Amino acid sequence: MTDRDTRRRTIHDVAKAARVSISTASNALNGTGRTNVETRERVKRVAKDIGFRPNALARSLLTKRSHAIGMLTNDTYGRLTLPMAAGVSEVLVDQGLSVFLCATNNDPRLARLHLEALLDRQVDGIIFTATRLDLPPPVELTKLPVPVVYVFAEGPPDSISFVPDDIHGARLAVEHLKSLSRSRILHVTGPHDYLAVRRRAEAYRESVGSGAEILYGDWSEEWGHSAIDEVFARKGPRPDAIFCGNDEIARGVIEALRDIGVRVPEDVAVVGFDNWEVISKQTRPPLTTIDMQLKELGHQAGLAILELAKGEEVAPGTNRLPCSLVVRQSCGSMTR
Amino acid sequence: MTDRDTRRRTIHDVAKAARVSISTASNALNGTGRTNVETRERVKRVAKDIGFRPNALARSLLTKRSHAIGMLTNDTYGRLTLPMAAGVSEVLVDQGLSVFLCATNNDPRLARLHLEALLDRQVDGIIFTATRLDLPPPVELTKLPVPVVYVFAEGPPDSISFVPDDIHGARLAVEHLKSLSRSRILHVTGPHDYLAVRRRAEAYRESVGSGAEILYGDWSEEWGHSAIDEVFARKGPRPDAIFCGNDEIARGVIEALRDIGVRVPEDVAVVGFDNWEVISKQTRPPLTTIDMQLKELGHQAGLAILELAKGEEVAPGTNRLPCSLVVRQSCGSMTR
DNA sequence: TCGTGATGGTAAAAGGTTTTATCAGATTCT
DNA sequence: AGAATCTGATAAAACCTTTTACCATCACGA
Repeated sequence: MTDRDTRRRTIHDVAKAARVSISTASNALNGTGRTNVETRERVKRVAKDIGFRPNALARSLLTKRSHAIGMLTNDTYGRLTLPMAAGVSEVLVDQGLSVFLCATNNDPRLARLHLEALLDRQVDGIIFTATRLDLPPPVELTKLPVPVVYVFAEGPPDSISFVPDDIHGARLAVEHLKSLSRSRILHVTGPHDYLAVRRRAEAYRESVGSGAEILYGDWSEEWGHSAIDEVFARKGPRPDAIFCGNDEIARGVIEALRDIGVRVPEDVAVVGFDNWEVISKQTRPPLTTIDMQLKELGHQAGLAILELAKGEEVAPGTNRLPCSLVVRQSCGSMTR
Repeated sequence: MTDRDTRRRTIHDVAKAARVSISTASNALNGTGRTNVETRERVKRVAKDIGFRPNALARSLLTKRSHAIGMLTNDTYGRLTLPMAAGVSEVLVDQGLSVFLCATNNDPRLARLHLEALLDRQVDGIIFTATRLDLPPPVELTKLPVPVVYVFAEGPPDSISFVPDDIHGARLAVEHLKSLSRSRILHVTGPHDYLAVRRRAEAYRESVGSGAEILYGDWSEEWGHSAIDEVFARKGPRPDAIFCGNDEIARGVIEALRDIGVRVPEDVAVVGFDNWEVISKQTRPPLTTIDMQLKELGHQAGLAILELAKGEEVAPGTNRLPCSLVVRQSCGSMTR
């Protein structure tokens, strides 16, 4: 019993088994050149029979397209990066593109290391994603020999980026509250130095008009608690609705309200931001919130990089994708 | 002004610029073969000057090592997969290995697609990760031409896998509670059909001895609530400690206890499982919980696949990594 | 009969690197 | 002096595929 050859089958093997030349085998398999239909079928059948799969490395070396892209991410895979990565991968896998995931931890050394590895591997493009819009990448990404797309991050002028439309999201939240006849709407949000915070705050202010009040803090439940404690301790009119900068704050707000005996949604309606389901589905009552459509963001970025990799043009600029309102029970029914 | 060549520099360019043959250039850069120290330095300097970086595709094609591995994951990037992926990537990047991330969504078609792409790319190894231990991979992974390592998943006999030591984790939790003089310890956990649930339950039962009581449910806060409602509604002795199957259940438990006026940790101590910080840090009081060391799991898997990729042996079997206890405030002080 | 055009196939080059075998020259040994 | 050894460098093969240019063969019309 001879030990059978465990080597991967090459196109040589196909050619030999089908009694044709290597070039004919290649042509037949790829449908290029001129091949008789009969030989073409024979070659294909043989290839399948012996389990031939082309070596992607050799192919890429020649065609100068690696069919791989790199995804450079800023954080240790937060809740933001992952849905986006899933979205990217989802649209690319059927096109035969694979994704290198590179977590930089915002460390320039690591970022450079990853970037060089990606370029050495001749990736067809790079997607850079961050956890906030206004941080520069930890490594120089302009003047690269491959196209770059920014997601949840803004690149230099004339670059291609995809970000959620914070203004639209904030407006969505406020309009929803207004449509439920809430008139004294408070905004409890995150740190003022976040661009997204300022954008949302601005949209909120415009939409609410007079009587707008914004409390800046951090992204924690804790801050939601203390904001409520402060607001409900003072004299004067009280809000009948609160638009929160993210779901964690919203959760803190809801709990603080319950602690002081204010009913949600009867007395105060609450809207969150993020639709981070581990939080938004588990608050009592479940949280009505704004979804930034992160996966869709990933889809679009994937499609863009696909076009660019093919050598086609993509219009530069910042694409702001609409958010969506996820209605649960923290605002009461639409029909009250 | 002549438009300068934008092509990537090849070793040909280095050889020409340093006035040596290609082989000498290669030898000098890699420290192989016999080269005069002087020419070696010259070649290296020239290479750096003109910005030469070897084409990884060409190199891999020849050496049959792609320095890339695939990570096949079961879910749409849950909280479990990501820390592990970060751990894997962390130990590999400095070794020059890159990671393809493939989310299969537990869809066999997608899994096969990804797997074939990985093999075509000649990856040096594959890491399979799941979200629970007792689900078979969505695609056949035995008899692959590359080594496979399982993380948070158990492969077939004689495969190499890394999983958290649930028994150790559960024991850690119970021992902690016992050391704080808690004597009536209840276990509120997830669905009985999870292997991990049964393992932890068994360890809990052994450690507690007589008086053990286990309530199975699902993984939600909701279930935590209703478990408490049930237990505290009935007659008889009440628990002075609760060991929860995960942090979400623990959060539900803590809130339910507060709702009915039972103090945590004074009256009842609570321990969670997972150390999912968005929950465990934000409960009131912050949750003492078991950390499964997911990143460390990733580290170990990365190291294992690295060895295997080098062609070295790794002892087969299931490696159970110890968990760690993260003490916060839901059990009271050690020194009470 | 000869040229023309289509058809089906092939040899060889190319892609960028590593590695093996070989070679020329200098040095040492007998 | 001649042989043996050592040193430093190189040509060429190899990895596996795609693609270009070319070569037979055959049919057809002039």
